[in-house]
Amino acid sequence: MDWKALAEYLFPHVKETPEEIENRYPKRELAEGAKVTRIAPSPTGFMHLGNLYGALVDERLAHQSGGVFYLRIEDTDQKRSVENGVELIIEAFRNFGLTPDEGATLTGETGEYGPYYQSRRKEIYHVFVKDLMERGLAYPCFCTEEELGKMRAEQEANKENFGYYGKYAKCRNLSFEEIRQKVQEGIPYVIRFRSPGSIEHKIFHTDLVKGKLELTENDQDLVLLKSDGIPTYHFAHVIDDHLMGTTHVVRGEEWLPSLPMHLQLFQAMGWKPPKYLHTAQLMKIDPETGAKRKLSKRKDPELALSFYRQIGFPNVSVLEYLMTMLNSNYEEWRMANPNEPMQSFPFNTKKMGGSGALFDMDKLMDVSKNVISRMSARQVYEEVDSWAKENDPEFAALFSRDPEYSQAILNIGRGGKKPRKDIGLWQDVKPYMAFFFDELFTPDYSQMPALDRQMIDQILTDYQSVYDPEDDGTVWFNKLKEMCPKYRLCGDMKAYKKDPEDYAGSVADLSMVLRVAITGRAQSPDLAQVCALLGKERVMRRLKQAIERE
RNA sequence: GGCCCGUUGGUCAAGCGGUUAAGACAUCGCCCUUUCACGGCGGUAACGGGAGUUCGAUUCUCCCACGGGUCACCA
Repeated sequence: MDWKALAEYLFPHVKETPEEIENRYPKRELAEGAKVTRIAPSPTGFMHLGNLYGALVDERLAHQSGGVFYLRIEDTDQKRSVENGVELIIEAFRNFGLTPDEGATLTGETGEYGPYYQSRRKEIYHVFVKDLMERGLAYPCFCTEEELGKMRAEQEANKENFGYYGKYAKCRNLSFEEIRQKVQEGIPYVIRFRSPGSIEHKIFHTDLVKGKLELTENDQDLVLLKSDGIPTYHFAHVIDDHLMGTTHVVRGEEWLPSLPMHLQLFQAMGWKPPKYLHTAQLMKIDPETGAKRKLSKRKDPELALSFYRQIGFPNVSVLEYLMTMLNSNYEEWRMANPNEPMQSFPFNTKKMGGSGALFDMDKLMDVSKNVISRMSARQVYEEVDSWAKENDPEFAALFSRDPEYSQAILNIGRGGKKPRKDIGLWQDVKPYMAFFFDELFTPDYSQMPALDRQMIDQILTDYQSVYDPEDDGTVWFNKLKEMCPKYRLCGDMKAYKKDPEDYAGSVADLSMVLRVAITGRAQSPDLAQVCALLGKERVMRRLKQAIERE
């Protein structure tokens, strides 16, 4: 077989040589140890937690080492591509502060190693395919989907390995004449790699996450170019990551089975493969079957990044949670460095776990409450404001009507050593502070303590003449204590607990009466501060309103 | 079915031949406390099974079981 002639016959339009292409992609000039990583998503319409998980590793690896973090769009599958897919990708990463240094952008691309869209690199792939073919390492395959299906059924029946290899690789040894004939008949074909491997051989490889691996050599004649001339992921990965100078490839462990294939391709090309980090999968318990399984795009809406945004998790919370999964010592570091930016954490691939982790919403919530408790009232205000504008415009209007008022509310119990942790989601803010707004004040008087109605009303009446908005917390509470004897309530909790029978109740009941009247519910932040914010007029009105209750 | 990865409490996880087997979340109890939210203290709770190597295995090797992934002209 004259491979050179065949290559020329099938790729007459390819004039460039591999050397010429390589010269267009010079070695990057980076400091020793600098890592080049990339995120290479497909524009399928939405970004999910898995993308972010990997991207976080990519970004940290690159920027922690003074390297480059770039974005390449893997749009080789036009069937699954979505109109504004690229914008969604770029926006999602930007929201999370993972901005690539080069690659695809909203307006085009930046960087010297492009094009960064695989769909724009067709000519490049063809040069290398032609080269492989000239060396007898690639050949056209005319098998139809139907034939392949039949083959698979036969393999299943014979309990043989599936796939296109050995004796099943029917097109492997077609003669030039046969090929020419089929091409002239207009039969579509793909270009396959002629695998020199055998499953009798083992290969050894060290993965940065999984460690030492013993894998079976690849013997599959994988498709390099689809019938439309566009490369498969496998081929594009090898060509692109070589030319673009990627030093570290971070991807999910579902890619592990195709690693031998990729390694074989790198070898055939005469290139040094990058380091690989095959990250563990994010899992969940399937609510229907009760089984642990990989998080799925289709079945699990909580996987979409937009889901977290919608219910109002701060991006930082999601990032911090992912980081705790990525590096288990992150939590420890965070406790020791509560105010450091996440970027100061010494991220280490050695600390990455090798097994799949269940996604834990409770844990995320806890992380988020801590994240938010560390923010200033002003920060929280701004985040809530922008979240609410998008997701709850009605509340947004109330919330932003008086920014100082809202911030003062958010400031209750904020800061200090033991800050309140009421908010984990921006969604939580509305129920938390609703009673501060007359429009949302829907009192539940059934929460009143078990005292006589008459007594409760008396307390509410009396308090109106006692209340002074100028009182500070201590004075405020002392006044409540002083009121107690009149109703046979005990002003001293310790004394009350000793002999509860001697009293009708305690100052706790009295303050609960006021709390329910003023906030409309049994739980609230510090009542004195609440009253101070509500203002005298509103407090008085609510006290009266409570007396008039049904 | 073949190939591959994994298996420490409910969850995430330290551990890398000798430990009372960390810590976090969740859960339970107590304390603090005018409610709640914090905070403090404490409890329940784990090395999948079997061989082997070793004076000694959670840690090393093998087998099995279970879980997961993968076997496309999708990535």
